[in-house]
Amino acid sequence: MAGQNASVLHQNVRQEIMRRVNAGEYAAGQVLPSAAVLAEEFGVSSITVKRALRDLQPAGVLRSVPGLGTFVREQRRFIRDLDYSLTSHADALRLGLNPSISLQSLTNEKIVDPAFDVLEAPAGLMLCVRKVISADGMPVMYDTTYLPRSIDEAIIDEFADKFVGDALREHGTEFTATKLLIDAAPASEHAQQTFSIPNGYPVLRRLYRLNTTDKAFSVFGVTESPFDRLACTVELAAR
Amino acid sequence: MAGQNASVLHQNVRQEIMRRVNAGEYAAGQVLPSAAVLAEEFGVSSITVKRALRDLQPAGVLRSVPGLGTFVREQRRFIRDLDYSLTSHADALRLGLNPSISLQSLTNEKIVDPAFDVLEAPAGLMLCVRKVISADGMPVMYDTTYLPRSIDEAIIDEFADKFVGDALREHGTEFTATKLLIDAAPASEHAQQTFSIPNGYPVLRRLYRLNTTDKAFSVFGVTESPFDRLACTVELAAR
DNA sequence: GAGTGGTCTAGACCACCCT
DNA sequence: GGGTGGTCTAGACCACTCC
Repeated sequence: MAGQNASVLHQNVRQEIMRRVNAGEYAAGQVLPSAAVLAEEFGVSSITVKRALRDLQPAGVLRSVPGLGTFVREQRRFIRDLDYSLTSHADALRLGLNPSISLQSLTNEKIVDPAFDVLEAPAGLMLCVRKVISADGMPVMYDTTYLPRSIDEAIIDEFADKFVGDALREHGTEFTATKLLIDAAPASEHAQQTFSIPNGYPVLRRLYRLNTTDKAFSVFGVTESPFDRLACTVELAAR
Repeated sequence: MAGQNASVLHQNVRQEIMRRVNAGEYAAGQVLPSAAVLAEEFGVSSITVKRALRDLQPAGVLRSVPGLGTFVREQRRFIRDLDYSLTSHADALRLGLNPSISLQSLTNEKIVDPAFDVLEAPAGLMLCVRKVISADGMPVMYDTTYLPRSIDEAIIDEFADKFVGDALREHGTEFTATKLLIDAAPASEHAQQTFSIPNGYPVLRRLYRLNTTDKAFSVFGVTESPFDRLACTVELAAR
């Protein structure tokens, strides 16, 4: 059709596709018509259609696989209570998550994200443990834990298949308090690879500081979860 | 230069620009060289540069203004404690926010977002109040409140410049408990317009259910905040 | 007018997948 | 081979801002 008013063809296409997804005309898990077909239908170039399809990927609506097609994402989200610190296997079980852990790397790094300032994270090198936590076989959280480098080697070996909290607890460390900072953010590169999500995909972050009876010993970390994989609930009593 | 291995020119450009921003070579608030200049420097087309610059906008790094240029975003984020329900002026003051409210619309709508299912929101038509809450003159939260339609007209008039909680409290409504669902999400269209953020921009959401002494009377709502404007902290005692 | 970013397009090439 | 999405490019046009 002719008569577009402004230079927003890709927006029109995007909104129409969005409408069809919401209306169920393109059902969850189904493949969309190809960009060429849609271009024909909308009377725009295929490039403009691709632009619209691409913009719907960071929104969690679509997912394109080169050579296969563009699909409507199936949403399945876990809800967990904020009270569970999620640093122990028991916590995870209690939520019915059937958790599994996959160790990604063990490195020495500084904490660079300024978001940690609120938690008063130290500036020096720390032991950095990166892992993926899955629930029912589906990756749900990407966890980066920072620990003092004074940690015993024997404990470090256990990080491969245990929650950091569990490993430390079994070696006599008592946790006294947890401080959390919850925010949203675009996915880090690690998270992008782990969850196969595009640049800019919103993730729910949970930066934590675990204090212990030893005031010089605190554990820091951050978990990232794609926004369509995890949400938190909290109950507050009346003031 | 020749010899690119893969079709990821725009990624290379994006990462290099990202590096320069992080390194302070492009300082916060400053304008970047024009796309044409950058294209010359990187040896790619200006379109590819524009693509890279565009992809850094949903990441909160850059901000382009047509006719003016592309700027490095200045980050300034408010941190608030989750315990404050933020439905009252007093709460906001306690955080030092110097809050102001701008009523956007009063409509009758159904709650359609499935994320409200967890809060067991009703299916019927409700009174929908949309407003923007600013802190120190900067918009921080976009709030959508859903109330039973049985509400007194006199109270509704007060929504224009008061927090919903305050208006109800002054008319004798006692709140008993709050249930929250916290998640991340791409910005809604309302939020996009309010905060001048692009499609897909990550926002921190806080869906709430306020119960009252009258079991049939509950207030529902959701606040959206751009990820670089607001974060929440929580303190948890040891288990 | 000159410069800016934003958009749309056609054309070309690539990597991938399935048959 | 023929389909898919992804990328890069040149060229053109637009709206906007500043001088």
